[in-house]
Amino acid sequence: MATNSDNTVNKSAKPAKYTVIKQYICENIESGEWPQNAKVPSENELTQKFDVSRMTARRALQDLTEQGILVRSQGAGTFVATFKSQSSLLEIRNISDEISERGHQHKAKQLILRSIAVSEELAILLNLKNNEHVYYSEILHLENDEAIQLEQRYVNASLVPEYLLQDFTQITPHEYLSSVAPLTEATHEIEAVLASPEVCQHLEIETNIPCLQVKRRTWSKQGVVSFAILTSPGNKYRLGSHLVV
Amino acid sequence: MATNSDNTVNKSAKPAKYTVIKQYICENIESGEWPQNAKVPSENELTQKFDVSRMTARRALQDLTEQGILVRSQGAGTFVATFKSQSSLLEIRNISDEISERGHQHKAKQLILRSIAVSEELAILLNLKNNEHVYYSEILHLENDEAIQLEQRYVNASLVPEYLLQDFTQITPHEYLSSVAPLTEATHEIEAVLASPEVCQHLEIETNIPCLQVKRRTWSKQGVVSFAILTSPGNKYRLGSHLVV
DNA sequence: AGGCAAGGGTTGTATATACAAGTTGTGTGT
DNA sequence: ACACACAACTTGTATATACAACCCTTGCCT
Repeated sequence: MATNSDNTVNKSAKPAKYTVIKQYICENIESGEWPQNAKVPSENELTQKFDVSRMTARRALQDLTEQGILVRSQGAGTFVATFKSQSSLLEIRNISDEISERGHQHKAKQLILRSIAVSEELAILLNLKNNEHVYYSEILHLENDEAIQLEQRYVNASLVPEYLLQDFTQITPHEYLSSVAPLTEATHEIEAVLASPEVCQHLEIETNIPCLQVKRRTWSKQGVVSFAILTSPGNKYRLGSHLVV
Repeated sequence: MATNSDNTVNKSAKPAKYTVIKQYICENIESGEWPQNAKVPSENELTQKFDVSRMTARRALQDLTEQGILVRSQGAGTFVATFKSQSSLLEIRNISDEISERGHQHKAKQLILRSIAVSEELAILLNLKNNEHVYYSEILHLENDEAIQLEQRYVNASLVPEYLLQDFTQITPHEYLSSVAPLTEATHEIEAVLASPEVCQHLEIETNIPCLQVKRRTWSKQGVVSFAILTSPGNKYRLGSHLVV
């Protein structure tokens, strides 16, 4: 599982040819070899270099163009886009996917995982009725060993009783919740804040750095499954602080 | 000698075949003929119906899939996406609606409105090709006479020529643009930042206050209509900083 | 009845080819 | 020196074909 970017468990299953080309291009851009506005090899050049048909080379360029990484101009050529004009919309993005999509390594550090007392506020947020329990977890997400997001998550224990038994260094809470209670919708509130000293310490930032704070309630058919507070320092979480919706 | 037969310059230049198929599919979905989760004609069926090659039919389906309108499953077929993944879940809210919804008074102060030179970055953001013009406006939004958001907006002048003549104390740019060029989609980048001194001055805040900055590109059928930077201090724009998606 | 294998249908990947349409640079003629 | 025509190159659209991977139903066998 060296370079297989996809999390699919295909043993050796060779990647599609066009993904190889895409990877080649992305690496050259990331390394700075091809700066912004630089001309990218033409379809014909890629065709020769990788010994594929033009349509295959074309697909690689097309895909990256749709991702906003390249810009194409009929007659002129293909160029590195000057702006992260990420277009991807919708869907609740998983931070680990996001990180691996930009070719980086995602790690998670589980700080806390326990059952907690239910406050009034929580009861409202999670639509609790009786004396249902709530689990609380804190997970620190690392991109190439740099802390980029602190996730504080409250979970309705009656809907997801196994939550306490999970190990969130292997699977993100979001992935786990999706597997046990398919999400039907989510509501977000997004705010710019100065994080608390404790949170800043986890994120290894100064206390005067603005952070993007996303409060997310996720729903399944059974009701509100969890409430999460995601805090990302604006100066670190490069593309992703950039919550692209 | 550009082949001027009696066919005069075909301004109407017949659309590409795959766009015709896309339109056909979209119409059926919009009319409710094909509800959510309904099966869409397979590539082969479209191939026969429109008398095109499979790759052309495929392209139509592929495009709509990338737009989140369809969902494809190898071996099973192509289906109309369910609401969740379809609704570009971030409805573009109008700030004046938001303010009046919480029973407050909205006012707008037009700081700047003029034509500006086109930088390279702008040309890419707005998908400009030739020497099209760009209009620039700055509008300060007030909630009960308190500044809560600075809107800096760049507009593709060739798509919205009348923009310069508007008075944005009476109607917001967003309302105006919606009326002349119905929006089909928008992409957002959201970030937490410290605003520039000039912006802070307009917003009447200290320079160390974290702000929520939304960069929004709005599209109509003609292309990118405008690019806006919306800056709101996190401690003022209570509910609304709260971009609810 | 239950489990399993086979087959047909559907999407995914890939190739080879052709022409259309737009950009850029070269060179010729005036 | 300038304008124009043209060639070379690049991306856009389209077709025809082949095989792989996958889903679902059918039907056979135990």
